[in-house]
Amino acid sequence: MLQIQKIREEKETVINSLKTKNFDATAIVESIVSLDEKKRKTQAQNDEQLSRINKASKEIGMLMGQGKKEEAEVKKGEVGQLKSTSKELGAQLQQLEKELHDELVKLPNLPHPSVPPGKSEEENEVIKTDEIPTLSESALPHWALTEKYNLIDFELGTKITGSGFPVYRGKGAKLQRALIAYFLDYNTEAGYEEFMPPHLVNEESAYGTGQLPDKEGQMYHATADNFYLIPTAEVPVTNIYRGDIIAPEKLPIKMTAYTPCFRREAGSYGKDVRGLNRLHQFDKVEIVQMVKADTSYDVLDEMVAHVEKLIQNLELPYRILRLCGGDVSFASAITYDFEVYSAAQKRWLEVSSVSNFENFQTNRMKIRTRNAEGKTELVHSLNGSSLALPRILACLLENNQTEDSIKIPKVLQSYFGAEAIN
RNA sequence: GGAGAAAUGGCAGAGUGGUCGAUUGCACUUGUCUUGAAAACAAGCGUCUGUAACAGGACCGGGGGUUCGAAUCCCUCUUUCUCCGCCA
Repeated sequence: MLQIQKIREEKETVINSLKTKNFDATAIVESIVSLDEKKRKTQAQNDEQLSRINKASKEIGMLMGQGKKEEAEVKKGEVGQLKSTSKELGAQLQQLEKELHDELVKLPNLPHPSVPPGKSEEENEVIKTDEIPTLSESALPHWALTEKYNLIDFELGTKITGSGFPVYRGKGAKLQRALIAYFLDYNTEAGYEEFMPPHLVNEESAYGTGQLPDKEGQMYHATADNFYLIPTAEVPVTNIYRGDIIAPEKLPIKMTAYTPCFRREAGSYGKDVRGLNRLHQFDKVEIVQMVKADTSYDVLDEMVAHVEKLIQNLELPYRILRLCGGDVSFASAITYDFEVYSAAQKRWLEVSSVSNFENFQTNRMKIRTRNAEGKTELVHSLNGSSLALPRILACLLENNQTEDSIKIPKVLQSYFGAEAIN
């Protein structure tokens, strides 16, 4: 959520900036500015009424104390009028606040100036890329390999739950565990604190990171208790500090968590979703940081480098994209995507997204710290995947396949307990 | 699941209808003293909103109600604790 003060003071900047996200904010901004003005005016009027009531009430108290009952009764009568006016103004104010808020949450975060314009993912800017590796003609896609080596049973998952819920088994299950353990160790060594958060969150948390109200349909909803299954660890982890004022010396706060992620992905079918490409339940290790506002872009660079090194350690061919305005998510100011190359499918697969949300999330969640003068100010939040497992697994299987085995990258061997799957 | 108790500022802990936004202690900040530190003493010390700045307004777990006036009374929800039951 953008700060009302910013919209009020820099109306044109907001509108122009959002053009990069192909978002015409003119009408919403106009409506916000006028609602805000009305709201403040109404509040001033109401405050005036309340002030008089408070004053009169104190006087009544004093009169009663002095035993001047008659005079007190007269005062009471006066307050009645003030009260009905105030009640009306209060109702108006509440309505205006709701309308203002409803408009405010419609505005996406402003893109960073370096975000290139563009309509779709076609126009994302490739800022770094490895050579595309080629495999022999007989190379198999991962869904054939998982079957060949008995690593994942997709049909069994369909039987137990439904499509998009794979069952990892044997070495497939162990490799999954190895990847999670390695990713977490890699992150904690870099100073991230490891968390194991709940996998279901309440409405307030889902709202805090922006999944609600607009992305309701993408989450599984446990209606009996009104809980949502998390689509990413970002939701519970970012909410850890919801509403807090963080002591400046505690910043930056670096957190990492492994969780399964649940996504309904309504309406996705076809070859794009085959095998591990898109699932309803998948595993991911996430990194989240809360930082002082003026350091967030340095931290973003640091996080990008952190994820890059991790992918390098896995010896997978990758590229880094700077997302164009049309592809940057609602809440993000800037996003770098990491993609690894699936040699058998001959396509790039997204495995990580590293974003700076600046104060967009923290304004909504009221996560603050204190500046040098002791005044509260919003912190910046950033997050990134390190990493999403299924597509890493897919590439790892495909790119490392030989005639009769799959080689395990060095860094994973001690976690996996073998040098190859065969 | 049943019975009972509780929820107040960073923490502890007063406050049961009228200058209570809230006594006090600890913690914290600044100053005095000291070569420096500690101790002692003095002052300050919640959040949000609002204003050019004052003023003003809201907030004592959340929501609602009674009243001229509520931290204090009533209703409701949530959470925590104790006891019982069940249980990985």
